[in-house]
This record gives sequence, C-alpha cells and structure tokens, in this order.
Amino acid sequence: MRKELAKNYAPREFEDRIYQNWCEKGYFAPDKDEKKPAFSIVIPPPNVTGQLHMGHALDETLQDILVRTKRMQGYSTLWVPGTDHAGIATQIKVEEALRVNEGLTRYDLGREKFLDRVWDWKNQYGSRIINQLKKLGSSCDWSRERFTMDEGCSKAVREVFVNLYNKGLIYRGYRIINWCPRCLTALSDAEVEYTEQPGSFWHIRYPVKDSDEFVTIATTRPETMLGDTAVAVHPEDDRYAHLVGKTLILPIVNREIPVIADEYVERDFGTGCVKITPAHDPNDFEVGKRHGLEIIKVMNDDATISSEYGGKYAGMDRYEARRELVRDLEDGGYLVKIDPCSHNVGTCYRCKTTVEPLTSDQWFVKMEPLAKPALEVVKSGEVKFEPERFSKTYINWMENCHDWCISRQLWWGHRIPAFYCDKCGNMEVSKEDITVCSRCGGALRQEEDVLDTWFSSALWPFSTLGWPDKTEDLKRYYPTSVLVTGYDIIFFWVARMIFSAMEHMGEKPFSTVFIHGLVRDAQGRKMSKSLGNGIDPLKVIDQFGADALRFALATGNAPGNDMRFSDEKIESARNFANKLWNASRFVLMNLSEEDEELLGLPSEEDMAIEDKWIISRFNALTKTVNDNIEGYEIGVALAEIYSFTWDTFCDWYIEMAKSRIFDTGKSSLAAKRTLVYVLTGILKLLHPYMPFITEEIYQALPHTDESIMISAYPTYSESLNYKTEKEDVERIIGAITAIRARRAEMNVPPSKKAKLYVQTKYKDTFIRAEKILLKLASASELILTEGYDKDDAVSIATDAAVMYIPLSEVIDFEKEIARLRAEKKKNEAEIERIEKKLSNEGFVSKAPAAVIDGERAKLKKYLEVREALEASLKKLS
RNA sequence: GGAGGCAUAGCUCAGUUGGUUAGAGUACUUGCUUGACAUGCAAGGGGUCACUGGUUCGAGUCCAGUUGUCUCCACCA
Repeated sequence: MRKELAKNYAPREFEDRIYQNWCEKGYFAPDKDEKKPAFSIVIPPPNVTGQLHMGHALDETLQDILVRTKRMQGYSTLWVPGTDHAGIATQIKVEEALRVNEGLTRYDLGREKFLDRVWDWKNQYGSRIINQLKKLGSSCDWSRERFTMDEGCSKAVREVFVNLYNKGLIYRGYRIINWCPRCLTALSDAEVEYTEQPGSFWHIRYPVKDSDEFVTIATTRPETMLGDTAVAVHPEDDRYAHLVGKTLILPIVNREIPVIADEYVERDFGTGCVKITPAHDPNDFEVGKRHGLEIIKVMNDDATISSEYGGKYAGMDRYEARRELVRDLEDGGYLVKIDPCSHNVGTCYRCKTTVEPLTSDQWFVKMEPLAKPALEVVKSGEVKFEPERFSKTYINWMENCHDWCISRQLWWGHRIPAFYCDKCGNMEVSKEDITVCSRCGGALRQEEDVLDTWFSSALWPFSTLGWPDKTEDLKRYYPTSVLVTGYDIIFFWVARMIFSAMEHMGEKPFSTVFIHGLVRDAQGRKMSKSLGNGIDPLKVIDQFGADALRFALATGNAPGNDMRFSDEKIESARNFANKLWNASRFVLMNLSEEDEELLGLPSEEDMAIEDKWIISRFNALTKTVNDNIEGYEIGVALAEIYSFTWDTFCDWYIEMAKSRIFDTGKSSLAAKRTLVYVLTGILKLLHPYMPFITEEIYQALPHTDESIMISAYPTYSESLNYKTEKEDVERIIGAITAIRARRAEMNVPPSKKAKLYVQTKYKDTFIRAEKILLKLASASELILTEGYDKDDAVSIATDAAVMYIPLSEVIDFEKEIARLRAEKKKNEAEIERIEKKLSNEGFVSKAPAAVIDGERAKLKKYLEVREALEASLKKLS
C-alpha cells in the first residue's frame, strides 16, 4: 500500500525535517558540472544581531524563488549567505546591554575589552538570524557563509582602502560633516534622514560698527551665532549694497564680523541677510571657503557649547543654550520677532537624534571619478534595474552625490589602516599592520576611527567570492547574476557596490538589480518597532507554515511596489496549500498500482480527451510560468500556477477523472497516470515558491528524482499540444457550465437528476464525454437528438450545442421566455458589435490576421447561439 | 525646488509588447454533508478602469494636461 499523506495539512510536522534532509544531502551547494551555466546571487547580508522581519522574509523569498528555479532549470546555482557587522546598530545594542546589566560604558571597559564583548554578542546572536533564514526554506550554500568582518572581508577592505588611497581617491580632510551627538560619530549624507518639524524663525539685529544702523538676520538656530564669522547679502541687493565691507558687532559675543556679498543669498527669503557660521552649516562652510572666513566651532561632540567660544553658555546643551541666548537677545533689545515655521531637520538614521553639522577631521572617498564608470554601466544597460524606473533613482543620486565620509568614531568595525608617527608627523597607509615610521623610525599608532559599515558591504559581491585572491569561485560566479533588494537601500548599498566593483574588478558586480518594495501592515503603514505593528514572520511560519508565508509574500503585487500584509492574505495562502494537499491526498488514495505503471504519460490511444486537454493546458502553463519568471514577474507566474491548480486541475480535471479512476482497465490507468503526471508537474512548477509542501507530496507520489528540488523544471513541448481535444473538452465544459447555471437559476438541487437531450454537430465529442456529462451536469441520461419538439423542457444554447432538460414541474414558461429574450438581446448586441468591427475598413486592413480571425470565429459562435435561441423561442411561443 | 509611484469591483490588488464580453483574493447573495478538501463545491450580483484632450482601425494599457494621494532626493539661513 502506498504511503498516505496525513489527513490534515500540518506544515509544522514536516518543514524542519525536509530542510534538514536537503542540508544533509548537500543540495544547496552549486553543481560542480563545468558544462552547466552559472547562476549566482549574494544575499543582502542581514545585520548580525538583527531578527528576521517581513522585509527580510520578502527579500529571501524572492531570491530563493529565483535560485530554486534556476537550479531546477539546470544551472550551477550559488547563493552566498552571510551577515553584516552593522557598525552603529550593533555597537548601540552592546552598549545598551552593558549599561543596563552592569552600569558601564564602553569607555569603562576600554576598546579591546569592549570589542571582546561585541564579538561575544556577535557569536551569540549571529546564528539566530541564520537559523531564521533557514526556517524560511532559503537554499543558500551554508558552507560558504560569510561575515563582513571575517578574515577574507577584512583583507578585501584593506586592499580597497590602500588602493583608493594610493590613487588619491581616499583623502583625509577637515570638512563639514553630519555629526550624531548621541552616537558620537560622523555620518555620511545617506545616513541622515530629514523630517519636517515645527520650529521658529528668530529675527535678530546685528548693529553696524560706529553707526546707528543695523542689519536684521533670520535664523532657525540662534545658538550657532556664537560661531558667526560674517553676515552675507546678495551682491545685487540695493538695500544692503552700502553695507558690504562694513563691520558688524555680533550681539552678546561682541565680536566684529564683516558684511560680505555672495550669490548664495536669496534676496526674497527672510530679510535677505544671512548669518554665516562656517563651522555649523554646510552652505556657510562653502561661503566661508570662498571668502576666507574663520571657522569657529562652538559645539563639542555631545552638542554642548564649547568652553572656548561659548562664554556664559559653555557646557550648556544646544537647546538650553538656544533658550538662554534668545532670552539674552531679547533683554538686550536685539530680538525683533519670532515667526513660527516648519523646517526639515536632519536626524540620525540609527537613533533619530537631530544631527549637528560641524567641521571635523574625517576620511572621505572622492566620488566623481568613481561615479563616472558606475553611471556608464547603468546607462548602457549592462546593469539593468528591474523594474527599469529605479535606474533613474540611481542615476540621479550618482550624478549628484558628494564625497563620501567613511570614517566613524566607533570601535566596532574595520579600523582604518592608517598609521601616524607622532615624532615626525608622517602618516602611512598600509595593508599590513605597521609599527615603525618609514621616514624617521619613530613609533606608529593606528588611526582610531573605523570605516562606515557600508564600505565593507560595498565589496560584498566579490569579497564573498574570495577577492582579492584569484579564486575559482570568483572565476565561475562573478559577476553575479541578480541582486535582489528593496528600493530603500539603492543609495546605501547598490550604488556603492556598483562603483566599487567597477573600480576594483573593472567589471559590474551583477547583471540585474531586482528591486522590491516594502511590506506594510494591513492598514498600509510601515511596519516599525515604535508603532508595534510589525508582524513576526516566525510566528506566521509557526501558525501557517513557511510555504504559506512565502506564497503570501510572492503573490498579488507588482515588482517594486509596496505590499500590504494581512491575515486575509496569509489565510488565503494557507487555504491554497490545504487545497493542494487534499487534491494530492485524493490522487494518492486512488493509486493502487506499482510506481512503474503510474509514471510517465499514458499512451496516446489510451488517453481520453480530457487527459489530452489537461496535458495541453499544463503544457501551456509551463510556457507562461517560465516566461514570467524570466521577466521577473514572479507574482504573475505564481498566480498562473494557482489558478491552474485550483480551477483547472482540481475543479475540472479531477472531477472529470472521477468518472474513470474508480474503474479498472486501460482508461482508468490512463487517468491515473495523467493525474500523477500533471500533479507532479504542478509540484515542480510550484516548488520554488512553496518548497516544503511540494517536496512532502512529491516524496509520497511515484517519483524518479531523489528530491523535487533537484528535478528538472517543466518546459513547454510542442508535441503535447493537443489542439483538437483541447477544443472538444472546452465545448463540454461550456455545456456543463451552462447547464449548471440554468439549473441553479431555477433552484433545481444537484441531487435531482434529469435527462439531457443534446442537439449538436459535435456528436462524437458528447458521446466521448458522456460519463463526465452525467456526473458533472446532473444528467440521468444523455440523448443525442436532431431536435426536441416537446415543450416541457428548459433549453440551453451554447456555441457547441442546443440542450434540453425536461423539467416540467419546475419550468415557468413566462420566465423562460423572458430569459431567452434577454439572452437573445445580449447576443445580438455582441453580433452587432463584431459585425461593425469587421466591416470597418481600417480594422480589416490594419489589424493582424490572428486578431481578425479571432473576431470571425467569435462571430460564427454567436450566430450559432442566435440560431439556437431563435429556435427555442419559436417553440415556446 | 527636482524625480518617481499610485488612482481598476465594498476592501486589498493583478492586468507583461495596445487586440475576445476588464480579472483574482476577500466580502456579499443563493443553493449544496457531490467518492480529497466547509481551509470546501456550484451558481450569482457588483466596475463610465480618477478627470480632460490627443495618437490609433482599436486605449485600462501609449502621449499631453488636470485633480487627489504617497514616497524619495535637494535644503531658503
């Protein structure tokens, strides 16, 4: 007796077991066969201390779908997994734990001991996210798992840093940067998020020296006036022209500052006079550079006012200083007015603290020379964005980005390989750790700062394959095939990978960037910790199974668009899994033959028309699915499999097959073989989307491959296209549907069987489908007739037949005539529409032949139906 | 200020290069213990495809504009 499936679909019972088996069998490792084409993906490395969220779940699901499909299509498929050290995020977490558990700061421990703690943390939690990825069914090659701070990645980072430095593309400089006073580090432009916040516009008078005059400036950050070194007006502003070159007395501070003229000033905005604080505003910094202004930095790293320039405000927090200063200005009569306003405030993307622009010594990557080839490779289409529109986002950013600030004042990360000699002031950059100054022999100390996390992420597509060593993996799998990621990290990551690859590999990192949107909650809100509206994918897996989760994420949305995740969606996905499970159970419980008898297609002569029909339909499905996957239309491909499985296979084919499988003999066996063939085909097509349930069922069915995941993906075959039988069965389906509709309309229960008189030119087809008609159209008997002359019957017209069902007790002649008339009216409207179309000169001469033929065929059908309707009406009235 | 998305059934969304009578899930109505599945089966109602104009034999689909909405980038202090 054949192995039976459990009565209920219970994914928890088999998902882990199956995954473990795949791992043990080594299916996730790429096929070593050199003749197979390569397909490779590197995972967007999740943060090492993170937890799996819906965004990951979507990202991994899409990658796994591509990888599993390609593997089954015969590619040597490599999916490289790994995690990111996530500098700030991880350091914040460990510092927080340290504070809560021991009341200590990182400075209490010191750099070395603190880093030991972070590594402990990494070792403890690094496996958590990996195990969560496994729960999803991700078919990564775990033997190649990487970490952005492992030995190889560190080697790559140093190689890149030194190369760029030697080319002059990395430099150290005193510039204005974004500073997070909470994380105590510099940030890149990309790491600053702007939020609209209510604020005030303070109008302040600056007196002109040796004069009664004054200028009024307007500012949203009055505390920065401590660092003002000029006031600027527009060069052509007549109102202030006479003041240019004069000297102002900075209120409270009593420092003398010049009035300068600069085009940067907008005459119509504010008062037309701008205070210039080169140390605390990026634009002012530029103005200061142009005019050789002094840079006066008035804030410390924690955003308190410095003792050097702070005067009485020294040591105050920036907001406290603002309040005090405003009060003092008011007391001194300098404050003109306060206008409420709304302005954009930059915040730290990790901790949401308002960032402070300030000048500081930092390391930068010079972007312009790097951006050029990175733009070219996208513009030429060598790197393709999918959907295409995201290449615009990319190009726009790449064309306008400033130099990249890469140094971070953190401890967790790749320490910058620069070494300073305090004796002679020499600085050396080296791939190896060095201790002795090459110029004076003095002792060297290494730069304290570490690199931006994204600096190492940018190398991920080649560092994970072994670069800078010339490895076999690099040769075989680089450039990678596709990068799958969300549109939210195009700037952070995708752009930087592309220019890094162009610079260091001289080649693109991947051919396609497949972009997806965000997973939102049922109300369309972004899932976030603070809102508490996040849905935990692991809980969903526990309740509904990984397959249902994957299905819900892969279906019902277009590439690049955000999607909503709801109970409704996951339940619908689970229901589909349940449907497949039960259909499979039904097939299995009717297979008593040996495997060999059930495998493969039935011979042509044994096949019934419905067998040929479902085989043709399945064959067509394989084409649709393969085409859609090729075009990254994953949702469409899955929807096609869904409706074929449910509507075509379960609701029609299985029901049709029931009339034969309970018998014995050749016809019955052909039905069973067809069931096994098509069901197996469905499982294979579906496997990349729902890997667990398809494997579980595959193993229970007669099968040839050790695992479904290494079986061949179904492809289209012209020889399996049975056009005639396909049309025949569709005529029968049309007839059955029409009969059911008529019976339902008249409230005849399915249990009430009735004779079925059929007048048709497809006699043979109806005879061959007799059993099906009896079963699915509640017919007690099929009678082929040349005409039905009694008037006790409901008549039903389709393009293939006119059918009569004697139902004298339920028939209401008035109603029946009205219905027939209504139907005839609709029919005639259609005929008129098509005739008009076909008589249109333009249409007939310009439309493609196939479209015209289609219209003609349609017209023919309608004309046949009209004839039938007219006959029925004539008889009744 | 710049760029982009979205606007289709009550709700959530598909609709691939323009080509049958615009689809799905869900909700709703009616009937059904039909040889696996009520997480199911059958039948059904429900849409001026935001608006205006254009291109075309033909437009939900392409173009221009309008309105509403969301997002990203820039940052006029």
